[in-house]
Amino acid sequence: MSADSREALSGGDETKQGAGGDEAGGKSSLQRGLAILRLLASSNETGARLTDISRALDLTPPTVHRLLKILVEERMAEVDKATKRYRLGIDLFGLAAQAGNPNNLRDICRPILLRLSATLRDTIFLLVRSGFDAVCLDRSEGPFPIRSFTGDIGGRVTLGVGQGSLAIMAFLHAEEREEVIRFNLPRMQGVGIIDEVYLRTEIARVRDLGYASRSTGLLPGMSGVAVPVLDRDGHAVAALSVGTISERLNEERLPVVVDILKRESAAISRQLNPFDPVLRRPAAILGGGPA
Amino acid sequence: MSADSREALSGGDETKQGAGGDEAGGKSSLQRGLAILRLLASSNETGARLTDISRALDLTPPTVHRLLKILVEERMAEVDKATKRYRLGIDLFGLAAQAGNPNNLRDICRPILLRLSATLRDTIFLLVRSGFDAVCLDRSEGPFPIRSFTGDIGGRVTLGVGQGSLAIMAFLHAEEREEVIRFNLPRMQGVGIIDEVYLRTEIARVRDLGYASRSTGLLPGMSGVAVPVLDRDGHAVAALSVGTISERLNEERLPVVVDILKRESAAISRQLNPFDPVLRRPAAILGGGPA
DNA sequence: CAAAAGCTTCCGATATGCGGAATAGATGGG
DNA sequence: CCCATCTATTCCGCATATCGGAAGCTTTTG
Repeated sequence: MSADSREALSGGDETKQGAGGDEAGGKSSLQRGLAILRLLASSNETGARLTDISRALDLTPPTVHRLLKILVEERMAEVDKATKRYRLGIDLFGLAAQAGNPNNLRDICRPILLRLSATLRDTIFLLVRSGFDAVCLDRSEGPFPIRSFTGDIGGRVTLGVGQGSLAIMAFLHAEEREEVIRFNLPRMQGVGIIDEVYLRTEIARVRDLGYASRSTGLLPGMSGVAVPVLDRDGHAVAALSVGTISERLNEERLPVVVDILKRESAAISRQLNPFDPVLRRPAAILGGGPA
Repeated sequence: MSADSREALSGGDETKQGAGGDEAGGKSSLQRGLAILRLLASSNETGARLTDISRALDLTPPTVHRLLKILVEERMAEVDKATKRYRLGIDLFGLAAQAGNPNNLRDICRPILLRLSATLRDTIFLLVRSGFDAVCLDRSEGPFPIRSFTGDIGGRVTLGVGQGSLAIMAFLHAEEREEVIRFNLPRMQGVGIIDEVYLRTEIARVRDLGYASRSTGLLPGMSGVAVPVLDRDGHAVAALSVGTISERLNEERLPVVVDILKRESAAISRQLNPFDPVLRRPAAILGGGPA
């Protein structure tokens, strides 16, 4: 299953090197350390041993050893003393909990995702733009028994591939959209729309309808609908997306789903950039710690 | 409100330096880079400028600049071009989403936390042990209007301070517990139980009752109840904890709350370490990406 | 029990990261 | 409008932290 995921989500690592492969990015120890963290993230089910890392990143064992030692001290990584396997450490939680893109988008959307997944019974994704990719910021799985397990939190898709990213692209600033199209067209080899004219037509259509829905043919039998989440200027800050089997998005049900998505998206927009930028979280009265 | 949080949660940085202060930890650039990330996490509401970081960590601007450049390239940090303020980057999501302590504890507990916060109407915390501290792995806020805003995800408390960590301590291996007591007693200056004999009595009591509940006097008017989450061997892997105002944990309601917590804790235990270690997540059938 | 593979420590050479100083840019006040 | 001040960025020589080979030590494998 992991293989499928990788394929659909474009690896996640090959940002610039393209053909190169799996070198440990740059040469600074900070970069190397982060590369190790990334590797640990990708092998988290099982954990990774020192030599695994050493080989995968093309670093000598002593180097990896020293970096890991630091990472463990800093609690960014952990060792299972018994198996000598390394995994990600607990302090990453503390960081990621604060790493909201525009403010607390994720927190704001969390209850809405839950509502949506309960109502629509399918898995809901929250995507945001990051450079020339869309990133899965959060997701909530619905009870429907056939579920999509690609699109892990943190996973990246090339902007333009998939309904969610189309929804985002359609509501970018015009110049930004041009930039993205220029940059991404060459990257969309095999997946997504590779014909520029067709891509522009699609984007116009999405912009017109206010939602994106079409089987991109990524995986036969699966379809998706997505609506943008707009800021006050009408530009996309994110997208809400549903992925499910095509049968569940037929002519009858699709308009209903779109309608619900649009309503929730509007609810999110209303909470974004509130007029008072200070009190973004609900009013705190008193604190007691984890009791 | 941030000040309160810091006070109650023991800063989060002063691991060994004690009196030292806010130096950027060790001297490796990896450590410095991570220190920057930590700083960004703590100032995420507003973001931090280069000189802020420079001053706070006692690093020269060029150094900070170079490190930040790397972090931004690696998407661990982001710059708001307009305000020149730095915040945490989106790739931390990808890391943290995988950084589950024992496997997917957090994912497993998420729905349970939600249920609990809805049922009990108060904020529920999920705590795990990390070294000599307890760490807030997740939390779910209940609708009750007086809420606790300390205990951010990723926040740390000295093991022994608060009901959640007592619940964990009471169900550790005996040797480990001794080690924790030895190490933590000196750290519990002013907060928590500073008398060893009393601490041991309390722990025994918690072990006996199967839950911890007593106002530690951390914040007047606030109380908490916590139950351990046990693994197959009966040792604590985590704790579920409710924090609320003391009135809501009176003699009448307390047993009810404890009962509910215990039931949910047992439900979690059942899902931990399943006999088949492979299929930890619910069965995936097909993937479609974020559609 | 021997052999192999993995982990850890040591240490010298060198590349890497550091910070002072100078430049460029932004901000605000006179 | 221009100057003063603060901040961000670039440059460069020095020093040091980092690297990796080699060797000891531990664990796994056959």
